[in-house]
Amino acid sequence: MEPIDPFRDDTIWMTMDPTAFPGIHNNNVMRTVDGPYLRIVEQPKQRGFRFRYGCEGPSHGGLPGASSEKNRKSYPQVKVCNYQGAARVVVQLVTNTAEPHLHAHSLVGKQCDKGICIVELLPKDSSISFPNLGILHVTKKNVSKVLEERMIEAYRMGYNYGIFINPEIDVLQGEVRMPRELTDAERNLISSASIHQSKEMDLSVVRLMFTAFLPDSDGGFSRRLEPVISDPIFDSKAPNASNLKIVRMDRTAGCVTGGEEVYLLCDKVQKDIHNHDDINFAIVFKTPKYRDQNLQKPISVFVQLKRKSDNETSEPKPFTYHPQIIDKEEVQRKRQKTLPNFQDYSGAGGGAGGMFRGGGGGSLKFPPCIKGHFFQGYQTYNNFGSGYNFSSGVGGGGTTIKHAYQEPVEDSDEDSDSDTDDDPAAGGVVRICAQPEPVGLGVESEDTEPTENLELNTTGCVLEPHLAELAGRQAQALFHYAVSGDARMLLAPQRPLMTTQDENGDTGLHLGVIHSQTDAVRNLAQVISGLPGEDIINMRNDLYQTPLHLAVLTQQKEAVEALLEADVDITLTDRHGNTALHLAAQQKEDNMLRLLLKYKPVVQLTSIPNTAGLCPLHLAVQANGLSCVRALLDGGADVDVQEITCGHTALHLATELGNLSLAGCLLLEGNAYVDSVTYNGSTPLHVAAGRDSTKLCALLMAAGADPHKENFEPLFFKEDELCGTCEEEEEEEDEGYIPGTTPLNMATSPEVYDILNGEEYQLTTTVVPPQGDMKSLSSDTKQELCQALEGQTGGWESLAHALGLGILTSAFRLSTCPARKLLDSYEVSGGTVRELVEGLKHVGNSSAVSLLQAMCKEPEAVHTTPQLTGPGLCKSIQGLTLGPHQEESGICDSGVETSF
DNA sequence: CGGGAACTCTA
DNA sequence: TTAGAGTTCCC
Repeated sequence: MEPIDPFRDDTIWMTMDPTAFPGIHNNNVMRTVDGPYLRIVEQPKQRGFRFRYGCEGPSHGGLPGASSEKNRKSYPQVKVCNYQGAARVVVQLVTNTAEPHLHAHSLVGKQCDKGICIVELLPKDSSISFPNLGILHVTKKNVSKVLEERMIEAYRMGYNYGIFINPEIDVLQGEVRMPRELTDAERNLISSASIHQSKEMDLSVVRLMFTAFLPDSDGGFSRRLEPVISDPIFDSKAPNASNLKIVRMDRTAGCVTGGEEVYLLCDKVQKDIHNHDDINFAIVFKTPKYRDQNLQKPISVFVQLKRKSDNETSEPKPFTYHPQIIDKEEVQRKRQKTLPNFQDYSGAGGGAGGMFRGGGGGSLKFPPCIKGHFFQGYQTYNNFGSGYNFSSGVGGGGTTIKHAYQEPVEDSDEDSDSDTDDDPAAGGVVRICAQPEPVGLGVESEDTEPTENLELNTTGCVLEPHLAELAGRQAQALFHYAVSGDARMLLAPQRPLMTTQDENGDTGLHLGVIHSQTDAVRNLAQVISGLPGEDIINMRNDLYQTPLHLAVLTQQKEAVEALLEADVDITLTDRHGNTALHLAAQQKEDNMLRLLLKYKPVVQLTSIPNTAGLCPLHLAVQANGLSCVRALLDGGADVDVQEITCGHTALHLATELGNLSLAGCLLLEGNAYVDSVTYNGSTPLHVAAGRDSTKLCALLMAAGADPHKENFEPLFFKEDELCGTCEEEEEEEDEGYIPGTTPLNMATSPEVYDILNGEEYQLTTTVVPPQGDMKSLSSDTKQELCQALEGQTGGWESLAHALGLGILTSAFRLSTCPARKLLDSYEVSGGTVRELVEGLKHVGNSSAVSLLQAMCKEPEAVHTTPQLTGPGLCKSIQGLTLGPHQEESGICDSGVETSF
């Protein structure tokens, strides 16, 4: 016995549930492998092949193999295993049904006749490929006629094994030496079978059935092997040939109030373009209002594409509706709330802990109110209705409940959709989801009935009022315990109480944090972390906030520490997908961030995106938090991490925001990769050039950015009718090659253009006139000053400190002439001779002092143009020139050339 | 080959 | 009757 070949298609299928894979027929069961058997070596390509009508004539190319490629074509192929010798292989088209039937379509091509293909396998070969199979599409009115002929022929020739015609016919599957003649009874059976089967036949899909016949002792091919059936082949011309698939959504969460635009990128697996089996469609729609505007906690729903014609649906993608409350306000509100009197409720028992809120478990009334339009390439389609419906359902109790959906709205022209899309609630397009009325609930099974009843409750909430109050009081009672005494002693046995949540889902621990009761928090955290079982310390409130989130939001260092010590789960996210680290990254101060980052495991969170696709570093950049950016970089965050939606790095974002200091910080301190690319192939320099920012361009160029880097935006269109004049430029390009756009292409102003061409950016002349008068010193004087400084041990270093440039000493030290470097930096930073003299006096370098006083008689006279630079630039350049914490130094000017 | 016009069917 | 979906045919 040979070992079983794990790659045999039929051995693998053994483990599958055939009902779960409708395309797989139970023929494909494992068989013993010691005799000869037929095996499909290469499956046919399932999509992208078009069935042809007779009137279209022959020669439209053969059915390709699954792995066929443009330059390396392959074809369906079968192999007779465990056998050497001649064989005959018969290929028939069968239906894609559990019980395969003969298909009315015909196989056409080289060795095809009467709709089937018969090939002789030469004794020297063991496998055989079918390079020229066409599928002839029977016309609808001929289906039963053709099918009947096909059945008769199959029966005559003994090729009716494995295809189900009629039980009485099917038993007559013997080996056939000579074509069988049919009795009238048999003809009648076949006739009615063909009429019956033709009614059910799906003309847009077929499978290939291969049957091999080995020669018997008389040389006739009568030893039939078990047939094998291929994967289904879908007619690419059939209107429903496309796969519905949501490839990407630009957002996966939104507010219950709806009206937020969502872009869906959809696969349409139908055509074969450049070896990719897909075309991307974009569908834009606005989220409908959720039926319950008072939603208390996030609820998960699903987005899916649904095609009206055949009810085909895509895989559902999750989407989260969250309540419309702002965190800060919420905390504020809770703080203001008066606390109940503990004594009143202390005896209220603790049995009923847990979640009372049950609205989320039910099904969803998702108003059928989607409208939108398609893009494909540059065309806009408004015939939303002709293609897809948008639908949604929600998982509840293990079943997905789908809804009946309103007919899609169709716009009369593409300009009108802005009016109609705008405000669902206000006139015009009212049918966009204004009604709380559930429409056509497709609730099928009886077990959803209780949920149904609950849903009739207009608040969507199954919480019984008095129970809610009770729960709230328990949580607060616990909080009181914790505040007023040593919770460790009191609370250990009170486990149910600990899990109790108030009407906002807050536990006692949440409340402790909200009310800044650090000791209570510490006590509770200690108790709770000591308890086995339930994860009380990580319990989320209705906003999905853990106590840690609240502690970070309210900037309570001690509470955060206490919680971290109690080993909370730092990976938990709030309803926006933010971990506590994300929240800390958005704060003005970096202390929360640094505190969190001290805990090693937290560092891993730095590359986790929230639901908006942003990592902590991106959030810090967006919040213009230089100190937070530094904290993250110091903490080991990946400076080049990309956000999810477009692939921007922090440097892209900083550039986009025009934030020179952040960009400088990322480059200089974070050592960010200057030419990182977005999904679009754009570098930060593309962004800077696009927004016409001289400073950012100069910065990025100085950091080594490539001004010739092409992104994926075509620079022009080939048949450019819009612009007849600009063709000659790229005339000599290769056929079909369209270059991408470079930063240089994007430059609009001459300044930016020059900078990108490598011209020095003259900060001092164009933007930052020197404040100081160091320029008045001759180079000889400077030279002598340097010598005076070098002569004194530690001279220049002390001076650097005296001049507020101490932070740069280590950088200067790298230079061959640190003193010179110091003086240069001091000059460009706007230092004055007078202050230099003061500094020299301070460090006691009398020779240098006298030197300066001798050489420079009238320091006051040389006053420079005091057109001060804007504070933004000033600050940004600081970011470039100096290391962290230079804010204190008060230095404020350029020095760009020293930094790169 | 693939696009699409023309024709047919059906709700 | 008609629009849209599906089918067939033409280039």
